[in-house]
Amino acid sequence: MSSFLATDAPPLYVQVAVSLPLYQTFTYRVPEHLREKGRGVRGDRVLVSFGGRRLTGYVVGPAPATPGKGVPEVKDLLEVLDEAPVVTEEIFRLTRWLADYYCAGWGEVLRTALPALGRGRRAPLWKLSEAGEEALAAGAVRKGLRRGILEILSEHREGLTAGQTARQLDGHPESSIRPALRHLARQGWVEVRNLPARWRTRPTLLAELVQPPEELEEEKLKRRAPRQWELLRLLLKTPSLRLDALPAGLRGGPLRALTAKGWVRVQEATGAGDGSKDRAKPSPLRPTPHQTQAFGPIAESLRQGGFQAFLLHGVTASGKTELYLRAIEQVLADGKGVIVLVPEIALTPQLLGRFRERFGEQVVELHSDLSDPERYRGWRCAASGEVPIVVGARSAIFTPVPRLGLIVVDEEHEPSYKQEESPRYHARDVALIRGRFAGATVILGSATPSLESYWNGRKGKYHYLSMPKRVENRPLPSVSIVDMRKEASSEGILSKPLKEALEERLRRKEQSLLFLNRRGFASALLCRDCGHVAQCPHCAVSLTFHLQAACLRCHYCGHRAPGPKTCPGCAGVRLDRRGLGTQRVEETVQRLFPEAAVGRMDRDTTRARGAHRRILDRLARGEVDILIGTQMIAKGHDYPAITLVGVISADISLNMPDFRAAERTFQLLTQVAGRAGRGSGPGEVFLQTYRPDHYCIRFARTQDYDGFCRQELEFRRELRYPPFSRLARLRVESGDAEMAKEFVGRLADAMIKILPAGVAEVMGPSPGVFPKLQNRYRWQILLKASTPKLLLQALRMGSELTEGRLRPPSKVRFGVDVDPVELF
DNA sequence: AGCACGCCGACT
DNA sequence: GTCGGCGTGCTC
Repeated sequence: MSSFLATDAPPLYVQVAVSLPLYQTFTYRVPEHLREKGRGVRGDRVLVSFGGRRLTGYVVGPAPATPGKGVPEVKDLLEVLDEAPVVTEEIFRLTRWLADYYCAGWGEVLRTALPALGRGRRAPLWKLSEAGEEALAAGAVRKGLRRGILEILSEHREGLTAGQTARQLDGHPESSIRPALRHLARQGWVEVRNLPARWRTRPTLLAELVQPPEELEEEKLKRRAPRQWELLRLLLKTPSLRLDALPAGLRGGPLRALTAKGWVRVQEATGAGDGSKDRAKPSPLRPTPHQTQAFGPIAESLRQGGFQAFLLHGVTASGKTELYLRAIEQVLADGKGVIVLVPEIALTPQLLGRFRERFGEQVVELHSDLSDPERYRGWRCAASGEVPIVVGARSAIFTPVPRLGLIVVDEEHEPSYKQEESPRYHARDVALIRGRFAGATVILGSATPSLESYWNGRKGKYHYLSMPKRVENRPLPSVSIVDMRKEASSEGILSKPLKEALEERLRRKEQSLLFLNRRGFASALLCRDCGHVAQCPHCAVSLTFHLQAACLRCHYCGHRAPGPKTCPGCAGVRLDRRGLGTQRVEETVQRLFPEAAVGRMDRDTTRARGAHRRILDRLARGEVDILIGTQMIAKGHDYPAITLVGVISADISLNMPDFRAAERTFQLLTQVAGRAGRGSGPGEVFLQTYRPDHYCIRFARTQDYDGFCRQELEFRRELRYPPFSRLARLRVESGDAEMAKEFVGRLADAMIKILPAGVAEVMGPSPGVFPKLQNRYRWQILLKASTPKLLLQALRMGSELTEGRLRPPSKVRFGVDVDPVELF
């Protein structure tokens, strides 16, 4: 439009960060046809030829008019991949920071920050070339499909997609057209043009309530088709909803069913407003005094604008969500946007439901099992400011929401906020940085904050807000500890008290949950008589039993001890490293209670799409008496009929070879306990353990989070673990055992040699907890520094080694994990 | 991360 | 005599 008035002429050369773990940018030329259109500018996602391959890159800025001296040949950008630049200034700054902090390539970080293009790309356009014209005129192809294609293309000089070509050539499926087109392209008779992905490929569709069903029908639906009922309920509240704003599970079958019954119709949105007559609804409930008290400072911060961080410590059912909703209302009223992070969106349907209920189509959901085009569209809606609220997992923190006013990190302590592949960022920490950059308020919410956040709250780095009471003054469940050392022959599964409690629930027709954190593995050595667990004398973490060498090893410092035959504590011989699984629990429970309806929920039973939901629906309908499960059952569901929770073994997570084992266990226990008695009656919790005297268990009994934290902080301070230090993990992995060991040894030696005193401490090398996993041998070195700055300094010195003299051999994989969460 | 170039061992 | 191992360096 006004391109010849532009003060910044589109650059001839640009710097491009490619999506590889590289720590530099590369210069490319912007070809004329792109420059004319003002494309190939900072923020554009582009296709480039790099080292003989085609890669995605990101234009990060202009390059000097004369490319550097050592550059052999500057190549052209091949394509611009989106219709408009996708990286905003804010995201540039954030990703740059992230790349530096987490030792990752900028391009690699940008790749994770942006939605995948996937099939959101427009179909390539096929055009007749000059050579093709000549060939056609010369009659080089006399008949057949190829001739037909050339003829069609000569009639459509502007080019056609494969699909359009197929439609022109009736009777030929697209699948046979494609290879023919590719063949013609190889001949040079046809040219391909890839077009950038479009902002929006389809019109916005609205689901509209035509006429509500009669009461009788409603009742029927409620019982027979809960999903249809759920959708109907949404529409009764908001008569016109965008399809892309509906929860994924309701968009298909349920919607079709309601349409078929004539209650609902689907229509294209007209105009820009697309039916957004629906505005935020006022808060329905009277806030509790604690809510009011906690909300005050948040509201003040939102009014002021600018960065402030809050740690909202609220026990389960204290009404944290309500507080988020109120904060969001205020932000929306100011015309600003919001990002809400949730650990795993699939596990938080209820939270999501409440957001939808309150904000309807002003919410876009960005979770991992959206298809690429769906996610791209959602991202666009948020990026354009059309939809001001983003609710999503980890990577949603990178959504370029304009005028960001608030970031909520729900369940702040959840380890799933840490990405376990490069770039290994922690979404909660990125959220804080983003809040700082954007001048936004950040709320970290949890019933059991991470020790790091708790400490930051105590130090005053965050505003600490506490909501210690459940809404409607519901009582906390009563927790009893079962000392498994005294439970003689129970196979270590069901103790007598727990068994009796289960019987009682069955009699009273109430529901029970049995929880077992199966992710544990039987590698710590536990004495079944006295509960003693071998600890590392240097690191105060459980020693890991290595079967092959029959020895105990510390997974942090590499300390090694022979595997004892008898317990060092009580000289008992019942040293146990046997594993338990949910499956075995299910078997046992079913055997003991043949008449009970037993369900199981873990990774194995929820693999199928929607299985997770089906199990919970069955539970909600009362079709399950006893539900057995892992972590999954501990989260976010509110089922009043559950009055008993049994923790089969609190020890599995407690005995993890990790300094956070106690913290994790406490969080887990608190969370599971919270599942009991969310209705009227008080819940009952039984907690089975061989270590009833452990402070974690003791504080879990009284649900005393502060008490636990005080004790835990003392321990962390003594051993200089986070939050009193910063850690980084250097991971070494190889299919070749010798190579891995040799390399990690040399690296550790070199690190010790080059690190000046007082910068960082080198711990290890130590073998992975599984010394051999999937035929890969794993080792690691831990770096411990007192400040992030020193840690980074140590890492920079380390990468100088690994990029220079100490490059890992090609068969060895090497990577850095800053602020590690999982230490295996 | 890939891919090419380049220098030392066991095979047609 | 070659094929092929993987160390090393580079990719605009």
